[in-house]
Amino acid sequence: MAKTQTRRKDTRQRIQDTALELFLEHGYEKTSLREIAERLDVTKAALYYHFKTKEDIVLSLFDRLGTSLDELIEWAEGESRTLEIRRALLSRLNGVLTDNASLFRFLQENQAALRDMRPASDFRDRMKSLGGLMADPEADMIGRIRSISALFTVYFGGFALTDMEGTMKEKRAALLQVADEILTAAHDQEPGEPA
Amino acid sequence: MAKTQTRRKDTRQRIQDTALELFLEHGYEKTSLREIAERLDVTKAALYYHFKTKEDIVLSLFDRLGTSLDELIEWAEGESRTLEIRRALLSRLNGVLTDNASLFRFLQENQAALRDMRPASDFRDRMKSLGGLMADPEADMIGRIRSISALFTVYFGGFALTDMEGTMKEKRAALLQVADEILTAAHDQEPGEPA
Amino acid sequence: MAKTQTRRKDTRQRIQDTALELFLEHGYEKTSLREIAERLDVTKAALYYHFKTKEDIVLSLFDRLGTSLDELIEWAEGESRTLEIRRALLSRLNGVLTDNASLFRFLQENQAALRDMRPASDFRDRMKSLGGLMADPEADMIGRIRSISALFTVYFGGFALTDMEGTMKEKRAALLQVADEILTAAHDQEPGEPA
Amino acid sequence: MAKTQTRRKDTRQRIQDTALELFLEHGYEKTSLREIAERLDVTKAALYYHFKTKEDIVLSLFDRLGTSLDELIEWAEGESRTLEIRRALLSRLNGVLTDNASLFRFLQENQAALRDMRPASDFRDRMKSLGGLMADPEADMIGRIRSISALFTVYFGGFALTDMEGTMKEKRAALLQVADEILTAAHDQEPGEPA
DNA sequence: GATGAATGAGTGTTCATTCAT
DNA sequence: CATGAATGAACACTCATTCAT
Repeated sequence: MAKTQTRRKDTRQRIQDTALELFLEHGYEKTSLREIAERLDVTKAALYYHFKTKEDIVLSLFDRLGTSLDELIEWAEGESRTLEIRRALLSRLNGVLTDNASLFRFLQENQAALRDMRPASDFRDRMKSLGGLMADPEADMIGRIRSISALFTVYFGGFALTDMEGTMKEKRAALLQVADEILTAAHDQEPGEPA
Repeated sequence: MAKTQTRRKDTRQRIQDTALELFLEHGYEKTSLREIAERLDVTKAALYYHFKTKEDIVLSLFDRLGTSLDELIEWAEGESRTLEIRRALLSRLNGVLTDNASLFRFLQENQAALRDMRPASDFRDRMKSLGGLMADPEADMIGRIRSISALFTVYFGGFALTDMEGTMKEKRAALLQVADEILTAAHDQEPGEPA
Repeated sequence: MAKTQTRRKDTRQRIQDTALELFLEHGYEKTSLREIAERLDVTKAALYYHFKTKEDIVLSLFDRLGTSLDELIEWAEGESRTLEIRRALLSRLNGVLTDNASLFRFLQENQAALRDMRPASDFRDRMKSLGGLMADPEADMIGRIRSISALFTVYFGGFALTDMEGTMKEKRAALLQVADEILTAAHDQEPGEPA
Repeated sequence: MAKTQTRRKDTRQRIQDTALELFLEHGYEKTSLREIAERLDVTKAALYYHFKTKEDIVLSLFDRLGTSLDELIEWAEGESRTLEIRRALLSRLNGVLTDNASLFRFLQENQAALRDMRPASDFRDRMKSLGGLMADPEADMIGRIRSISALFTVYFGGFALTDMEGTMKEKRAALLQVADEILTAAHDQEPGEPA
């Protein structure tokens, strides 16, 4: 006979899931703790047993993601900034984005609300790092913009492709290919000269 | 006879300016009408004389912008979808973005908060229209993604370039050039074949 | 025909009165804003129109009292510290205590709750000043304690006499007389020598 | 065989000590059980193993003190109300106050919070009894106030003398001497006649 | 054009307390 | 002896909004 689980073991995880779910549905500010609690069929006070504040729930959501990005940056910093490496970097970033798609969407759609919270500023720093690692250190403005554009293609592309036909896998692959073209152009041509 | 009104300019306009200012500082949800009123040194009730609701202030902010985008779309729909036209479309879009930079930033940073309001959904529709106008109707997935990528380079580039050296004008021009390259690549190559 | 006063003019004053009333009945911490609002038949939000915080209500209660004590201290500092003056000081203090009896009781009974608030610390400072003004600057320990004892007789006596028979006026006069004796003893005797 | 318990002393006792400590630091109402538990490095639930309620902790603190006061009263009731006895009564009260100084301070600073609890009302009754035992049954109002004043000198003096120079022992002795003077004055003079 | 006074519905948060394990 | 998980009731406070003047 299965446990009639009066006391759940995984409440913390369930709170995180439901919170993200609702944050995506209505936005961070418009999602109240009452709402989260009701959907979980627990009391608000139970949320406070597991998390110190509402903000704390958000912080916890970003814990794993932060680590993934840091590892990516750390890896890239250890490599020389060749075209190959930059391609690989984009590809890996693509992987992280795919794995944490909803978290990125949450971040993207709630920038103002999250601005003063750690995850947001950390994320800005990390994206800046990645931007730096993508760009040829000797590149001119056009060159640097190409790198950023490639990065953005991978990053924001994910949001835009939701209602294009095809599987996510295909679309992600296509994004990566276009980003790759942009980068490659930067190498084939005299820097800064239009084709 | 000149207006004898000592009244400080146009109060309605001042409310709009201050509201946008604060929305950008703290985000839409975290900006209260009390705050707006205090910064303007009027009472909250005065705001209600000029605008029916808080949401109404936002709507009014987007009035002009909506028209600009509609005109742009209307123009593009009247033209054939050649490379020239698409280049021109990007260039004009760039102009609109430059003229309404802070409004776009507000929209971008408060997507979740504005989601259920007219400006946001209208904007989504318009961007979708522009996306459609950019893409060769017979293009394959890669081709369509190239068009979108060019569009995104112009659109999101604006946000990313704030702390790159150079004048805004130079940077905007460079963005446009890169976007142009992406588009052109789509024409120079066998569609879908990497460079 | 009398105004059916839908909008009251004196709400601020009414809030202060009711708040003090309830603070005395149940103590500061156990009195909720809901309770105050209900007794006044207004909403909690109305309280917040008139006072920034719950603490602010308390602060406002002590405004007048603070001034009275400061004036008393200022007066005493301008005089030489003779027996006559000290007697007069006690008498005037007695007056202030009588006029603000309930406020003093509130302070006395809620010391812990008010400890971190301005009125309480200001009050401590003022009582210390009065203590200093009562004591002969050259007095020994016994002498200084006599002065303090006289002060306390007047101060705390008020609380203790509530259920002794006689009118408040008589009792207050008697307190003052005993305080006077204590002070006088300090002058009749060799300082520090028991009678 | 000695107790093998490694358990840190008596947990019940430690709870009492920590509770009183915190009650004095922040006041009764502002001290939460969470705070007490944290300072003791146990869980809140552990407190409930030792005490039925928060109030119960307070009650337990006053257990010993109540007995001491009752013994004092009982002794005094068995004696005739001579000056000698009253002097001795003050002296013994002084002893009890000294031994339980922090408990008295707690009571004094949290009157409103404790008002509806047994210790507070019991304490009021006992002080009233002591007041009665101090006063000459045939004394007039002035006479009775003198007795009370002597009592208060001993009682409240303790709180006021914290920041006077000298050892606590000296100061307590001086307080007692002044209280004695006040009492004696009541005997030397024609009752009710100023010196 | 604008204000002073107020409301109703909500918010995040804290607390003393309970109880199965 | 003690804990982990949870609750129900409350709390101070804020907000967008209304309306008579």
